[in-house]
Amino acid sequence: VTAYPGAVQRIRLVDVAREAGVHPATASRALNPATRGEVNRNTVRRVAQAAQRLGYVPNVLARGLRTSRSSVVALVIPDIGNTLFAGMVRGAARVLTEAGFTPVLIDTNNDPSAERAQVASMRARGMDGFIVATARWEDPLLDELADSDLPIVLVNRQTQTRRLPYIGTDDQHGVQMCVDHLAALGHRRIMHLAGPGDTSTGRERAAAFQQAMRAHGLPAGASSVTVCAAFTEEAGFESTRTLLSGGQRFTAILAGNDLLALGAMTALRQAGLRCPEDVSVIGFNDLPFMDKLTPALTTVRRPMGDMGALAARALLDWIANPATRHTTQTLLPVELIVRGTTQTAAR
Amino acid sequence: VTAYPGAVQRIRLVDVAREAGVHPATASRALNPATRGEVNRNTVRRVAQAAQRLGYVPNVLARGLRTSRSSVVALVIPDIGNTLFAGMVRGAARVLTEAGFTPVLIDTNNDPSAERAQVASMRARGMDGFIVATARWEDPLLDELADSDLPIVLVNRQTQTRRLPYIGTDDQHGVQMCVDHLAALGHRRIMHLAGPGDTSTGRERAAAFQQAMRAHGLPAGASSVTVCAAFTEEAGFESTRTLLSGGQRFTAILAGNDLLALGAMTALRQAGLRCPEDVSVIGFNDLPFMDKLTPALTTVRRPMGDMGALAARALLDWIANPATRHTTQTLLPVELIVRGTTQTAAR
DNA sequence: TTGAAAGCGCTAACAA
DNA sequence: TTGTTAGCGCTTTCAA
Repeated sequence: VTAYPGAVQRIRLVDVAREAGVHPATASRALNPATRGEVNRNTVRRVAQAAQRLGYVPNVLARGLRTSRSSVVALVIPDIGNTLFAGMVRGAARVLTEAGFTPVLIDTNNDPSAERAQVASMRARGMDGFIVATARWEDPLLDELADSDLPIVLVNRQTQTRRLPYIGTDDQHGVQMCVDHLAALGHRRIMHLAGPGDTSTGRERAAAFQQAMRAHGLPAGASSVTVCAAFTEEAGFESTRTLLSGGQRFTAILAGNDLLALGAMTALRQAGLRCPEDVSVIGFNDLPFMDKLTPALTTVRRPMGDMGALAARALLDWIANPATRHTTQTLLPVELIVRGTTQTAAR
Repeated sequence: VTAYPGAVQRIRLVDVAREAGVHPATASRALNPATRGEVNRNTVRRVAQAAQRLGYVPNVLARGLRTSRSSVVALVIPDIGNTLFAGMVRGAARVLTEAGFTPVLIDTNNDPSAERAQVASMRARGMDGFIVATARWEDPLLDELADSDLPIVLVNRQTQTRRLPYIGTDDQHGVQMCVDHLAALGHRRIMHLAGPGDTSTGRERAAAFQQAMRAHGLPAGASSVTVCAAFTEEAGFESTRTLLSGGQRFTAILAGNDLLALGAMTALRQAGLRCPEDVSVIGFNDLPFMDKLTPALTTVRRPMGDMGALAARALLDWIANPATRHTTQTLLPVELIVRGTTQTAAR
């Protein structure tokens, strides 16, 4: 009855207990850091040695069934192919693994309905918590989940209701540095290509842009902000083309992210405008290879790996202390990386 | 219907059975597609309705403990931050999720010892199988695992022993197209920056290079192949600098991957050589943004998403049919993308 | 400090 | 076709 085909493991707690000459319950207590104190020091040592000698690895399924904890955490990502999120996943996975947790990957492909289905299925799998990078500004799913006491940490994107802990970056300061930089170069007519309005990153950068422009006494009306359909190159291209064909006059573009900036640069080139001589461009995120473009992209660097790592720590903290309220909002500092796409304003 | 407060789940199989007026075992059989045939059609319907009404979601841990199957698959990746692997993960995750499997992410950070520890821990978690992108040419861990009958599929990289199923790309053909292309442009002295010798991708592209060169009657001796320490920009930079300072004369570089190519281009620039006027350069993989460089990189495009998806299918096939032998080697076609870094040979 | 016993929720052999 | 029974391997009362 012991050996069933495809057995995951062979050494069980009973085996360790027998080897150490104790009852399985005692072995369990000796091996569990939380209950180790209740066991005689000598016994602990004997059990530990036996476990070591036999190469015992606990069956996490059995433990999970008993404790209703799985030590598994789900990472909900809109698109793992996007290097932005890949860096975040990396940081989170490292911290989780080191803490003995297993990171499960959910790639929602930017589809909210797929997301709902997958999150439900992950709940059934007994996830101990979720790290969510897909938050929308209005997000019914996350509002529901916030009502349960399931540990969830948002990363990169925030919801309007702010009911869950959030790890992001100080984008307002990032945007402000961009506007300061452009203003110092003599730019006055600056356009903002905003990310979509259903993301906090889109909305907050746009708001920060208008605020920073006003602080410089520069025009910050509705006509200076174009909301793009998505955070993609295509959207940046289309929006910029519309701007240009609408006869808008400007000497600089502050894009909501690097991809929008890339699209904008293509549109400018097609319109016969040079970057940075005719129009300066700034991106956001500093994706890999942005320094390799010609001209290299001026952009705001965000510590994606750190964000992921911090989100993982916040989640582990929640899991370890379920009783306390968890709603901390953490913003990491960003850095303006000045490269070749910005220069003194054309007159 | 979906919302169960707090706990991961509350409706158990017993509840469904009671609601349907049958024994739990019968409910189990009725709900399991594999055993449904043994149950009266009417009973099946009653049970299904009860399950639906109660919002029953099976406890996967309990099932896994009993069946020693978890429907979880581990993806072993050297570095999820590398877009190359991100694409692969994406393809695999999609297929696995659609099949009701959960993809767990293991980022080994290119560290074999970390890999061994993590794989062991994943085995304890009862993974149903592994998709491994970290294979080394000589890989004791994988040889061990090949002896167990744990389902494992290799992707992107192969081991020398070829004992496990493998999904890769036809890199030999890719390299041949590169050499053909360069030869047609009049290049005769072509250097190959090979990837590290402990990877199949490094070795096989190097071998293919020498073979293709000979087929063209071009020099293919040891001095025309430089083995780089890693698949990184830095390694490509260093190797190219060494080549140049060693007085090697060449008009083209075929790099083992895009990063090596990027490093090579930096070294050329620093040495006062222009690309492509003085030296043509070709990469491998066609990472995102390689088309945005100036000049844009000529490279070989590999269908990473398809590779991941195919690997997932092969693994699911193995899991579904454990008895049959699984050692299929599948190579997907590649495509030469000619851009700006290659042109007629300088004389 | 240790042992005995129960049971987490499920499935599979066996019996009816 | 359905029910009975017995665990999967672990943790955790409770008792000693």
